[in-house]
Amino acid sequence: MTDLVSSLNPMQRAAVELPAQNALILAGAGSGKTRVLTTRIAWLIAQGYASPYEILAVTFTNKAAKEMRARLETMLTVDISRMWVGTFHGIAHKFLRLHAADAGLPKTFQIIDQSDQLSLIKRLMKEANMNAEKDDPKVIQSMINDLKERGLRSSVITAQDAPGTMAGFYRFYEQRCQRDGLVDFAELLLRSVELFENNAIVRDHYTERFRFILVDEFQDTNALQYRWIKALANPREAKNSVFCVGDDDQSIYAFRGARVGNMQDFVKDYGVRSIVKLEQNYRSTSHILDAANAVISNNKDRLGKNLWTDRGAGERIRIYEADDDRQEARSLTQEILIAKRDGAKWGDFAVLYRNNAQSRVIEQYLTANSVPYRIYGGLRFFDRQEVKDVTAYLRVMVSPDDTSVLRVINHPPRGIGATSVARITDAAKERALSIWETISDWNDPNVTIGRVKGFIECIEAMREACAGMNLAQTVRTVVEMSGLKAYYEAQKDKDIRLENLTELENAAQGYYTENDLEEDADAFAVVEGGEMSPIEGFLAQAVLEADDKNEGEGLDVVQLMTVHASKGLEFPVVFLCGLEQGLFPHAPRNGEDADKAESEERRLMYVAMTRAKKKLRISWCGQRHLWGNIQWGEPSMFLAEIPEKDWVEGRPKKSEQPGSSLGYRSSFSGGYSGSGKSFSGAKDSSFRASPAQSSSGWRQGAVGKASDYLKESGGRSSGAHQKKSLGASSLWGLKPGDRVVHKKFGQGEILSIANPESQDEAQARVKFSIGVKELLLVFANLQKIS
DNA sequence: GGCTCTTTCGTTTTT
DNA sequence: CGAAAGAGCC
Repeated sequence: MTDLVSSLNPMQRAAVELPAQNALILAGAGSGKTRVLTTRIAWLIAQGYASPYEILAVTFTNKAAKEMRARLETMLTVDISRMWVGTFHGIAHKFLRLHAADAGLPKTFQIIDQSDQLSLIKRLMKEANMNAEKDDPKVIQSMINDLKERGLRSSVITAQDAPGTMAGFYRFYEQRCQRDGLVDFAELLLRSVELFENNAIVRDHYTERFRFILVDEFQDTNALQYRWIKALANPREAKNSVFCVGDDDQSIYAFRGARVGNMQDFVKDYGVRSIVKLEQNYRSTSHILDAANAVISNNKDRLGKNLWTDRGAGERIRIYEADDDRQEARSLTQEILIAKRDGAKWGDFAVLYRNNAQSRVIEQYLTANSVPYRIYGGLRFFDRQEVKDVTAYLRVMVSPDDTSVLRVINHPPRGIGATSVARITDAAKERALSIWETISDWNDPNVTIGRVKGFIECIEAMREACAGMNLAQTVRTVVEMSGLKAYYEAQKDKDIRLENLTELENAAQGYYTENDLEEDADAFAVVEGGEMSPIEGFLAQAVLEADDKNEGEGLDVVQLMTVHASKGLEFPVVFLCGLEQGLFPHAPRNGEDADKAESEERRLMYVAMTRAKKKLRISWCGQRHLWGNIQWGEPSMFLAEIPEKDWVEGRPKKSEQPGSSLGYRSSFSGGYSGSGKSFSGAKDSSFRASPAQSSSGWRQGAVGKASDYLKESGGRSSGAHQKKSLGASSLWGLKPGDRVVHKKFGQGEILSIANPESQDEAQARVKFSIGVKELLLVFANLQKIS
């Protein structure tokens, strides 16, 4: 199987061919990390060192797990369909399903996601007469999750771990989850750790089985996940080889519990002798890499890595100071349009920003100029109301927990109003029963008994009807019998709702097919091996694999996302926006360790920069619209950390000669005439936030009107040299009040023209029947009509 | 039960 | 400023 490794570089090959021992692979951005991980597995199998049965591969996201499996399938002829490749949570879930009784869980336990957990907490807080004003449910939620991540049960916490009413509430929450068979994300991990720690037979079985454990994105593991690994692979027993791949420089999730320190701990705890560094980068050109290396070198306590490439210097990074966020948006829109005109694809571009709010202005400009784009992250399919409704019904059918019952008891409306529900919950509390138990034995004359009975009968009828049905049929039946279909048909937004319900049926069909269930499989029947009925499996998948983010991944559209969301992706051209002190790096909260926060922000910067393959454009704004005000910003400290040799100032240079054909590359290659490199002075103090400033790094100012702004000529970095000898009227011939025709938007009227004297920046506000659009005249191709 | 008004809050987020 | 959640009203 030499062909498996022959195309690897020496370090990759060294990693893949390590003997069976604990190892840490430091894999830099774009260094072929996934390739090494999958080739390692394939190599172990091909060499006969391991059978697929003996391998456990753990990732963070479902996407990574899927990709790994897909790649393995192309590399190997052995059947790996039963190999354990999955996320921490997915695999923990599998353990718990297989050993529910040993883990102290009911067979039909259900997983709840973050938002389910939050609404449960809110409801329990009401039940415990806690006021949401004094105790923020979100704070309580994160405290509970934090305690679980530290492995602490309510029975063992101290007053310091849980101040005030916290300890009591945590206990209440635990009890209620236990009673209703609910398992939150942290619980999946903690339960399986406890299962292994308390049950030697189960633990030994898996410890001996999984001789090779491989962990991806190790820098993102939290304390509990590390403990989980240790529970499976005890370093003292040394029965397993743990192969961890990660990059401490790309650890950007400390805020949600990730512990980079796990990498050093792993080396120590597992006596790791083999640390392999993958530093050859196959993604970016060297100006980009050198700059990223230089920035990250300002962090302390790194394991130490320096990316290099043999792909040549490439183009310098361009750093652009925009007057404000609108100009930033306009500028990148313009560059995209010009590049597209010159042959680039929409999909070549990614726009990255620190926070989601920044996307708005950018979207406005892209939309106004008909640039197709897609925003990563947003409402996920299984988070949609109508989809949650159906899954709640399915849950009630399988195991009627309070949350699900309360969600659907009067939805669609069946005359069980707030008052009745309050009586029911009160009675349940009084009798210490679940809602379902309470209503199953209901005798309060103040609540219309027929309606409650009707609900129970509806659920029972659905159970009966679905017995013997497969999953997709079951979903369809539930959608109809619950009344959800009729209900949503009557809604004004029925099209999307019904479409989503159909989509859910398709998902059920897909699950059914994917899991190769027999044609006549009953959705309620337990599936051999998985110990889960198709419904339970489907529900678990809905919670654990809710990401439909890869949907539309291959689309040829501009990609907009936060820097966090960009991790692991790459793009030919990257626009990195909003490099202002206080925004990126984000100003630390008070109470937060400022140095730690800065280091994490710098890693985030490193991640952002290393997404770019060929062109990296960084911009910052002197002014930014924030919460209805204008804020003055200063350039991010990270800009001053980029070596002078690797960047150039400026933004897309307009065509010098109107009408000449513009090579994409040549049109942007230079800086601006007469503009010196102002960042060369940034290394001392001039670009750092001044001490007098507020901690956020922002100063507030008066509100300005955008329309005023747009009328100004190009802004300082474009400046005087943009002035053409031709006046506005002779350049475009258009003025406010003119009637024009646009290819897509039809007839319209010019409201105003911004930058009329500029060839490339002249922009018209035009009122079309579909609304007002801002169009760059170079591209809009407006035809004047009389 | 659903609409509208008011209040609140504002970093990043997978499972 | 604008989204979202909660309260209050019909």
